[in-house]
Amino acid sequence: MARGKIQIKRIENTTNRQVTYSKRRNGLFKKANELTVLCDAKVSIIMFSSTGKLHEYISPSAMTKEFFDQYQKTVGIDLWSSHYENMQENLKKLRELNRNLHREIRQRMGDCLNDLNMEDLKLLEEEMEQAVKAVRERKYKVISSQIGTQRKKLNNEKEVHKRLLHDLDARAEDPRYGLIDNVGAGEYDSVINGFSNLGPRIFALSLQPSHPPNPHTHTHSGTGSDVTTYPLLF
Amino acid sequence: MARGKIQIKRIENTTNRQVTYSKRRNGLFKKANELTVLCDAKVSIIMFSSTGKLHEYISPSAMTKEFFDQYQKTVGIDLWSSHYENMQENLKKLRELNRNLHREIRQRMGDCLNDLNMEDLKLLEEEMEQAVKAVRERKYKVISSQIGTQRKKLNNEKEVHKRLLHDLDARAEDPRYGLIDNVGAGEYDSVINGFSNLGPRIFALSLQPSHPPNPHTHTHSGTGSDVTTYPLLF
DNA sequence: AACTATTTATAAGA
DNA sequence: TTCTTATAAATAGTT
Repeated sequence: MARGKIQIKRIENTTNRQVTYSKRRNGLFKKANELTVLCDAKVSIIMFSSTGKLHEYISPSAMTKEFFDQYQKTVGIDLWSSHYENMQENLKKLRELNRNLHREIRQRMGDCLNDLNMEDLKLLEEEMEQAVKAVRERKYKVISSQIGTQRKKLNNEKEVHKRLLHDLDARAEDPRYGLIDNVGAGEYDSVINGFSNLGPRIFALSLQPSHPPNPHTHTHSGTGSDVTTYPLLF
Repeated sequence: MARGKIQIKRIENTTNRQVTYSKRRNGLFKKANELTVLCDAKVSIIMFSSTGKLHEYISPSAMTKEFFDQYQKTVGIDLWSSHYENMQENLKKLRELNRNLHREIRQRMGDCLNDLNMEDLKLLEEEMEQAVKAVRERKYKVISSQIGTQRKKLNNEKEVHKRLLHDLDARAEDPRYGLIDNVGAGEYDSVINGFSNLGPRIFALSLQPSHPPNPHTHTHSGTGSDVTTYPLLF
């Protein structure tokens, strides 16, 4: 606007563009400030240069948060306030739900029963007895399944054992292996027998600690204490 | 800036102020647009007049939402975004917590036991048996307390009854009431006797439906179905 | 909203 | 970046 008129179109020379950006930015902010003072208005200017640098002007009378609030209130189509309120609503519901779930668990653990009347108590007792029954059944099912697996394993081992013995006998009759066979057979047999004797005991022990299916679940790690160690958000 | 210099201070004349606001607003927006085009910048201007009217300029390259995102990202001190992220974090935690609580309840109800291994099942069974015991104890406590209350009530009634009879006898001996006394006494006595006979039966019936303490709790309304009717937010 | 005298903004150069 | 300055643009007061 001086020393020659210019076309309003992108300045291609980078340096020139940045200089102009700087100058005009100051001009814009000055005008904005004048407007603020003269007309008692609230003005917010936020701008990014082509290089991504941020500059802003906020009129003294417009603190950012309330300004945005007023903006959203006026525009109606809140930028995210609907989202925000949704979230808050969700949070509230979840908290309430959590409270209830938590109380229910406690009741099912035998605590906090004072809030329940006779009818509730009766229902709860019936339900829990049903549930205990279900748990017990499930337990037996798991046990019997594990027993079945173990039995199969055992049979398999026996089969292998038998075959090995058979092979050994065959080799014993073969004169090529005659010399060392007796020693070897004796050693092997004692090992097998030792194993066979330990078999049932190993089986009995391994019932408890080994459960290959579902290694990822650890809900009931310590006498139900996991319930109380949940961070209480309500 | 024309036809005389002006002081940059609030224009007191309302009409003048609004005219100036309008003119200068257009000027500002025009400058902003020029800046946008010339310097390839993103500009957002939001302003409220002294009368509360909103006007805004958003440069074509700056859509509002992403613009704010960039703004918040650059400023660092997010106006709300920290709060927002907090909320999201909270929501996530609550959802996770809810999932766990929900699963635990289902397990305590005898469902979803497939995820549990033997050890878990054993612990759960023990816990639940303890809990059932607690529930049962609580139930008996409530029952006996109700029985006690009823017994007191009954004794009270008997006391009243006795006193009334006594009064009646006294009146019967009083010649002033002689004429109607016998009739009255007979009627009253039959009523009392009728009541006394009904007494135990009423007591037995009223055990179930009446429980004045804690009328606000209705956790177990229908065989535990309340658990599944919770809105599932996860 | 249009006019215009004047002020202000600023492009180009330093 | 800042200063200078010729000149374009904005606008206060008026119509």
